[in-house]
Amino acid sequence: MYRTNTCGELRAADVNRNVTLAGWVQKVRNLGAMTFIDLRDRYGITQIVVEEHSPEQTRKAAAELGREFVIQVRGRVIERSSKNPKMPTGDIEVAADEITVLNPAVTPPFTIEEHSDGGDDLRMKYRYLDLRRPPLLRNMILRHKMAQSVRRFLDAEGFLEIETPYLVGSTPEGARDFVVPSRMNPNQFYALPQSPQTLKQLLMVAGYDRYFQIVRCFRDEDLRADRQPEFTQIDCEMSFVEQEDILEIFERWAKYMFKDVLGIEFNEPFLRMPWIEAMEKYGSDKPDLRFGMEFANVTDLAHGHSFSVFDDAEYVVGFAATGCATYTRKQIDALTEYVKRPQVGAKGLVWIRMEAEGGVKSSIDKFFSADEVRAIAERCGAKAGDMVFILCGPKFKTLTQLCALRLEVAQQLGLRDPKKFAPLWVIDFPMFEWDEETQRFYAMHHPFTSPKPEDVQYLESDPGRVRANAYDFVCNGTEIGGGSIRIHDAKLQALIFKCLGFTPERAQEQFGFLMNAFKFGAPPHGGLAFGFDRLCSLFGGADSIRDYIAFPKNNAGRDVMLDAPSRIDQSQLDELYLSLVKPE
RNA sequence: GGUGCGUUAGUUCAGCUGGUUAGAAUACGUGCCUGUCACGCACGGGGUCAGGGGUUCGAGUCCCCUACGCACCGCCA
Repeated sequence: MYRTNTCGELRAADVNRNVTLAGWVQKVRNLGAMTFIDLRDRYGITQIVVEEHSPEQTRKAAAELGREFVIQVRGRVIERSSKNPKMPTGDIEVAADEITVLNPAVTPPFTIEEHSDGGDDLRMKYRYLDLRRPPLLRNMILRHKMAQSVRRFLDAEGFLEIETPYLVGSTPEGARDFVVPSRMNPNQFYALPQSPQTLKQLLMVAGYDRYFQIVRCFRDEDLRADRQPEFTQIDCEMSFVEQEDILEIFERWAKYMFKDVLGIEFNEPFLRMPWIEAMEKYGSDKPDLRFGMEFANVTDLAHGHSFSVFDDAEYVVGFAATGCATYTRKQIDALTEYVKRPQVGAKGLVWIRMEAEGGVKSSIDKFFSADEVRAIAERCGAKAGDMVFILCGPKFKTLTQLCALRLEVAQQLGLRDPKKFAPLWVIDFPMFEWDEETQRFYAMHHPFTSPKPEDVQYLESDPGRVRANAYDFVCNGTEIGGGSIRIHDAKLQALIFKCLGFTPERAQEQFGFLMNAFKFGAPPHGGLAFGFDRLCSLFGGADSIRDYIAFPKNNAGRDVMLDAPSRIDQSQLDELYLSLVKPE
C-alpha cells in the first residue's frame, strides 16, 4: 500500500496514528539537526519532520531530497510544538521513520507555488507542472463541479445525454472547418463539427425531445483569450417548445448553477433586452450590465450648430462617465488616443465636464451655448461631477466604438468586478447580417433559425428588417450561450436558403440530409448551447479560458507541450493520397 | 490579413542620451544552524543580451528583416 492517508486530511485527532503518506516534495527546510519537508498532493500539504534521533537511513534520505521528488513517508502523527494556523494540517506533523524515494525529479523550470515565477509560455510548455499549482488545480476542480452540476440539473429535467460523432461532413458556411482526410475514401474528407447543430436537430426528428451533451467543438479560426480552436459546449435541444419555454428552463438552470457552484442567489427574473435596445444603449449585443453608463442618442441636439463634425454625422451618441469630472486634460487625451487607435477607429472624442460646482465645460463650447451643452449632457443622464463622452459617425459603427470606450472607462473605474454577476437574455436578434465584402446577407445565427412569424412577410422585400427567434445568454459583457427556435417546415427552410443566396442544388448538397429528415415528421423544436469554458472562466473570475482547460493551445493554435501540429511521414501522406504544396 | 507591446542568468526582471569586466531577486550548488513553515547566515557556479543584417571608432541600447510570445482588430453562421 503506497499510502494510508492523503496530504490534506490529517488533523490533531490523528495524533499518535502510524501513517504512510506519498506525494511530491514541495520544500525542504534543513535546520541542521532537524529537517522539515512539505509533502504535497492534490489534497494539501503535510509537514514531515526528520530529527537527530531519527534513523540514520531516514536522515540520509532527507538530506538528498530535491523539489518535486516523489516520496513515500512512513511515520507517526505528532502534535507540533509550534503550530501553523495558515495550514489546514498546521496542528500536526508526521515524524518520519522511513523515507523512500519513489522517483527523483530534475529541478523544475519554475516554482510550483500559488504564484509561480514562470511566464505563460514556459508554464504552457510544462503544463503538467503548472497543473500541480493550486490555482490550476482549483480551476480543474471548479470545472469538474460545474460539469456535475450541469448533468444533475438536466438529468432531473428529463434530458438525455447523447453523444454525436466527431467525424462529420464539412459545411463551408460559418467558421472554417478542421478537416480530416479519409484513407478508405481517397480524396475525401471528414470535418470536425463546429457544433453538433444539425445532429441534435436530427435527434429531435428521432423523437428524443430533450437532449443535451457536454461536447467538444472545433473551429479553425484565429484565437483569443476567450477562444480556442477546440472548446466545449453544453449543447441542448428540445421539441414542442417555444422560445419562452427554453428561456424559462435555462434561466432556472443558470440560477441553479450560480447557487450550486457559487452560492449566489438570483431572485429576480433575468432582464430580457431586445437586440436593438442592447445596441442603442450599450453599443454591443453582449452588454456588460455590472454598471450603468447607458448611451443616449443626442443626434437631434447636436445637429444644426455649424459644428461640421456633428452636422456631417448620421448619429451622435454619448454617455455619462460617473464621477469623472475630475479627469485631467492628460486623462482625456489618453482616452482620445484610445478611441483613435485602429482597433477602435473613432476620429476624435468630444467631452463635456459637469463640474461639481455646477459649471459646464466642453470641447464644443465654441459651437454650443452653455445651456445647449448642458441639455446634451443631461440627455446622457449626467449629474454634477460626471464627464460626458460623445462620438459621432455612422450609427452602428459609432455605437460599437462608444462601447469600447465605455468598457475602458469602467475598467479604469474598477467597475468590472469579477465577483459581481449581471446576467441577461438578449432577444430579437436580426435574422440576417449584411456583408459588405461579398455583398450578400448571411444568417446572423445559422440558416436553421426561424424568423419571427410577424416578420416573415419582409423576408423577400426587406430581409434586413426580419427578426429571428434567437436569443443569447450574456453575462458581464461576455456571450455565454445562444440559441434559437429552428425551422421545421421544409418550405420556409427553402425560402430562407433562397434569401441567403443558396441555389436549391447547393442547399440540397450541403443540408439535404436535414431537409430530407424534415419530410418524415419533424416536431417544432429549438435549443441553445453554452460555452462551457467561458462559463467556467466567468464563475472563476478570470478573463482567459485557457486557465480552465487542462491542455490548451497557444495564440497560434499550437500545443507547445506536444509540439503540435507537426509534419507527418511521407508514408502517412501516401496512404492518404495527399501531397504537400510546399515540400521541404 | 492587420495593429500594439515584448524577447537580457534555470526563472522573473533592471540596464538612462550608444562608452571599461552586463546587474538584482529568486532558483541551483557547497558549508553552518534544534522548531522552521517566503527559515536564517556565509560562500560559489551560472549569460550566443532571440537569430540575421545595417549605422558607428564603439551596439544589450539606434535602424531593418526574420522567428517566437501575449493582447487586440478582421475572422469566429
